[in-house]
Amino acid sequence: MAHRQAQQRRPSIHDVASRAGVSAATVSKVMAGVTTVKPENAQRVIDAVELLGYRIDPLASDLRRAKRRIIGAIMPEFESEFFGQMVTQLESFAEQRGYTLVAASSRESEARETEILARMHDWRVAGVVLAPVRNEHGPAAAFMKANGMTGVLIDRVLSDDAFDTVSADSASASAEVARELIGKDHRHILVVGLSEQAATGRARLEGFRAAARALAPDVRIDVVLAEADVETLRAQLRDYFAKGERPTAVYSLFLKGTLVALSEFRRRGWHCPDDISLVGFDDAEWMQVTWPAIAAVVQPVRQIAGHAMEALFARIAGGEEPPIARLEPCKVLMRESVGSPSLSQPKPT
Amino acid sequence: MAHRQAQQRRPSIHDVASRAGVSAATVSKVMAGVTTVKPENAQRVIDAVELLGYRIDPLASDLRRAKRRIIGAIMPEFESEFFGQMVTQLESFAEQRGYTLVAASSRESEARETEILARMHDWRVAGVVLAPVRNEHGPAAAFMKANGMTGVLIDRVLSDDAFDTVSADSASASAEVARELIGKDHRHILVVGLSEQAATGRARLEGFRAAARALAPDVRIDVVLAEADVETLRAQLRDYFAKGERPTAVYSLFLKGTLVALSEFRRRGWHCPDDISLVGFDDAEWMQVTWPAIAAVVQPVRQIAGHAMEALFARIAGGEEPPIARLEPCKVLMRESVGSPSLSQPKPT
DNA sequence: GTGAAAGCGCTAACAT
DNA sequence: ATGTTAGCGCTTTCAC
Repeated sequence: MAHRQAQQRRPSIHDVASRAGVSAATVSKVMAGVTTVKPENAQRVIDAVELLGYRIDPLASDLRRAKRRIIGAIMPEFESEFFGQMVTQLESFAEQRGYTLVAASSRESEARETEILARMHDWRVAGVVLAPVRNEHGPAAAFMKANGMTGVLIDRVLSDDAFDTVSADSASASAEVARELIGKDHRHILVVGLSEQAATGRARLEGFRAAARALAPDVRIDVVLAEADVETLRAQLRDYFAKGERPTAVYSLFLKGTLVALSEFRRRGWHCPDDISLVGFDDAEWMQVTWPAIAAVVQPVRQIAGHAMEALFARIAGGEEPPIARLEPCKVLMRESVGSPSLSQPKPT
Repeated sequence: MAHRQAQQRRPSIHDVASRAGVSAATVSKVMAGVTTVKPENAQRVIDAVELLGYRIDPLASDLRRAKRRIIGAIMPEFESEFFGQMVTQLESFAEQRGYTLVAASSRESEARETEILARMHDWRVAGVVLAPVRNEHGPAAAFMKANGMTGVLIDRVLSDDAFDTVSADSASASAEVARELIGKDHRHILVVGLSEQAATGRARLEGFRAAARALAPDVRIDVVLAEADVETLRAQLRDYFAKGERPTAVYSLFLKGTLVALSEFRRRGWHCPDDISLVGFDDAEWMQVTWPAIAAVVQPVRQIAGHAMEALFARIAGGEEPPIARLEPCKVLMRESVGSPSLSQPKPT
């Protein structure tokens, strides 16, 4: 180990060069692992590097190389487990390839999303993994297109004509939820979600509806969708129950909806699964710890991140195939929050 | 708006200069807002910038300026609400000052923590906000010291002789929890946490213990601390209850401990607050939604982030005062998970 | 095998 | 008020 004091200026490649008695170009070659350097000189360089504690300045290096080894990641938020895990995974895949991940939060704002994207473009990132606030047809994707940026879209997307997309297979997972609920004799089910604008939300709803109706044509499916605002959803849900509606199960299409549903159940003194069943899209650590444990659709974060990065690096390497839309299979974890209405309560007529 | 196509090379300052018929230096001045440029030329520059869609390359700019407008943030994880909120806040404070935040996860590994720090040093970040895996005396802080980096330590720290520190006032919050529990007639309380190594863990435990004993000298406080591993804690907790121990309340010193406690209660069929009361350090969104809602100590994330950034920028600006250790007051939210043993169960002898 | 020279995109002195 | 020059720290021809 080199012993160095606190200091202002770090040793540059020239410092190493003069200590080793060679030119900066040679040092550069040694650092890059070029084999055509005379072993003796290489060793002198290595020693000088060690002695001075020299490390390449990645930014200066990238400046010269024209393509920067930085990947940008834009998430709608950092506060949820899902996106937290996503960033962790993306970071780790980026590092495996010698890139640095720079993550930013659009805080659910499309305006901010585009600003951040512009900043990433200024940074000349090699590529961007964008989890759009709404879907693939937002201003951010348009910006990327217009500026010839290379990127991959994830999460709230289904497919795009310019970029590869990777997301959870919402429709299949929802169909499986439908099979489970129908199989447990639920015939009046409420689906809650955000506005139908999001393509994935629609896929979840339709996947559920189609499967449920195929299995039980007599099933009644109510839908409460709110416009992009959780508090609105809460109000609408309250209204819905206030009208006397009494579904035997609720399927929430997104995490916060599950929280809202739970809290509305609580407000009314209903317990799962005896009074009502609950399944949510998106898992969270606490869901298996509460009583009852909450049934959930688990998104394959690692696979999404992995395939997104794979696709991105293929594009960075110059791949020119038409965009691919990937759907990763989810797991449906049936937990205690789902019961059978025939067992626990008088069947509603 | 400028209309540009997808393209390989973005316009550089020289492109703007030649279009505007001035030198690059003049363009640079206009971009920097220097007022000594002839208005007519300034306008020509502005027009050219608009036309070409020119934007400064921040990395090239920083390279020349010697000090980079990048702040590094190192968190132990991204998956929890707390650190997610922290990153969001830090990002926003950094942007307010024209800096970009580059966040990285040490994934609870001290080795990785130091590696990341070294990478941030390579990047010549202006400063680092470090939430250390263990505490202020780890290898990361030592690395920062040895390399003369400027930084601020947050979260799992109490004070340091080289860096400013900002964290939640664990001891006071725990004392308040003690007052609440003692006031509700709890006289046998179990405290669960991770190894006493973490200074903040110790502060939480001691703050609790001291306050509880001062109010009720006869109180029995059991402590189950595990060595940095949540599964170990689970096993120890299981053993503890298996021995027949029957505290009336549990105080968890950290979030995952609260989850573990809850799941162990479930395993034994105990419900809060009738069978046992529960308070946890660290709040989470789900805690107010489950039944019962879980009482929690809420950390002032925004204040911690804000003061950390304030301190950091003061140091970046050259402040040389001795390090300051800040403690931010928490809020204790008593929710339904806390009851009174005298009301709900035979008092244990 | 190696180094001199050029230059990535920018800014800061210093002339003018 | 402006342009010229000289780099920031690095990599990359391209002669030698």
